[in-house]
Amino acid sequence: MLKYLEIAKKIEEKIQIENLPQGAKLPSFEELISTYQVSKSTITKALATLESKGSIFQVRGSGIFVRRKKRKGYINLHMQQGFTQDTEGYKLSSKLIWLKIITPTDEIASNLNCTKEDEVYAVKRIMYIDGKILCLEESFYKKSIIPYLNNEIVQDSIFYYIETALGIKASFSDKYLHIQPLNEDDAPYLDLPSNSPALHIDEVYFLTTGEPFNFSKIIYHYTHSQFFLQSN
Amino acid sequence: MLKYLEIAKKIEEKIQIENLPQGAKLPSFEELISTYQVSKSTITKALATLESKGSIFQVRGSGIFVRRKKRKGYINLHMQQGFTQDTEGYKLSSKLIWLKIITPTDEIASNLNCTKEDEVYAVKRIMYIDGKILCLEESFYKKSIIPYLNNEIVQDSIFYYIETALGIKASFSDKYLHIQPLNEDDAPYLDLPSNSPALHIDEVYFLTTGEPFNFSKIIYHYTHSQFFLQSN
DNA sequence: GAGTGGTCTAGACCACCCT
DNA sequence: GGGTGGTCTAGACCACTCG
Repeated sequence: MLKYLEIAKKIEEKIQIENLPQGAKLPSFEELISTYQVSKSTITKALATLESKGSIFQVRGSGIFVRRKKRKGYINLHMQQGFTQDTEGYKLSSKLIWLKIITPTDEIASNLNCTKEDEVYAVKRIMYIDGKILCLEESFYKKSIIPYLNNEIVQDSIFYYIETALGIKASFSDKYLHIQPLNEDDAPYLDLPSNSPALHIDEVYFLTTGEPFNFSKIIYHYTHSQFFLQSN
Repeated sequence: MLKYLEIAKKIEEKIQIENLPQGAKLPSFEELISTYQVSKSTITKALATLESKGSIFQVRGSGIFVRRKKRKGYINLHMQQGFTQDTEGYKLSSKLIWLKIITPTDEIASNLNCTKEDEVYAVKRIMYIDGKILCLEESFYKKSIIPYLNNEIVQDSIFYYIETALGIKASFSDKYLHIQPLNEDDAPYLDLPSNSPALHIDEVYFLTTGEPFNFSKIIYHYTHSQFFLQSN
């Protein structure tokens, strides 16, 4: 494992284990260098990683400090799709509505940057968080990249399967948010009256090569979902 | 100005001016080093900056490539509050509803991490984007940090005033999103029927020292606002 | 195997905070 | 002025892609 990630992980664990509060001062660069026996740049990189994750903040001339999220029960908007990460103590599960192979609509073809002749896997699922309905997800995977899916795989985390079984990793993503009342088709899936408010998120995931392989349209249950986002 | 920011800016301008498409290949490290006459680490840092902004993506063993946002008319969720940045060609303006000094409610005190004896400026505004109602904003500033505000300042970008006149810069922020139907009090301000769907964002802005100085409750007009977010 | 990005080092020097 | 984080360098070596 890379040194800087190793160190980042250790510092994060220290914060977790010692339950350090917001604003707690962490060891200085010099101390970290001698603790971990690495160069200053490696420490710099480890801390930059933690800073961009929102775990710490650095103040020039002063020190390195713990940054904590104030509110509980909010879903990190940066979190990768699916339920790979249940770090926050959520229990995520899903119910499959259907899985099929289709030829893409214009919308899908445009987002996956493919032609209407390419085949795509289409998955529709209801996702649950701690047993409550979280969202309705319609997700499309390029078959040329993800050659095989079945009901069993799709019941669990699709991204986990893709990464472990296929060795394919999402490298970056675009997310588009808008608000819209629930229509009559979708409302029953979320067990809400139609015209309830709903957050719609379109997501596109890309390979390291910049090729999109997944496009998802997700509709969130408005009373069971809330989100947070930390910026620098 | 810092070298790595200078270089990042130049590369971004090059993308803009030459209107390079998604996936266009940029010069290699070696070329960039000789073009800008700096060390490899400086190039690395410049590119890391651009990558985290979503302007490029890097592929090991292959090259550096342009990343473009596909959809237009979406507001960057990472964008700092207010209308400091109208880079995307939006025209932003505001109408003041009131400006006053208050003692904080529990909610405000908790988010600003202050006591109920501390005074805060409270500003309520309607924000417009290209002449259409964008959102209703209620914003609270610690008077101990922002000692003076008046109607004129508040009509424009408050953050711009704070930065230029006071030399105070926001260093990081927390944002909390949830969906809720509009209540009867807020609906008229957005010129929408009550119970319309609405995105509510609570924002807290921090100084470099980690002290919060601003807390805002923002309610977005659901047909006039949509957002995007790029992750890595 | 050539080309290209990523990690890591050791050390110089700068910018800022605090007392 | 002492302590602390931030920038920058020159160079070694590693990991990945692609023809």
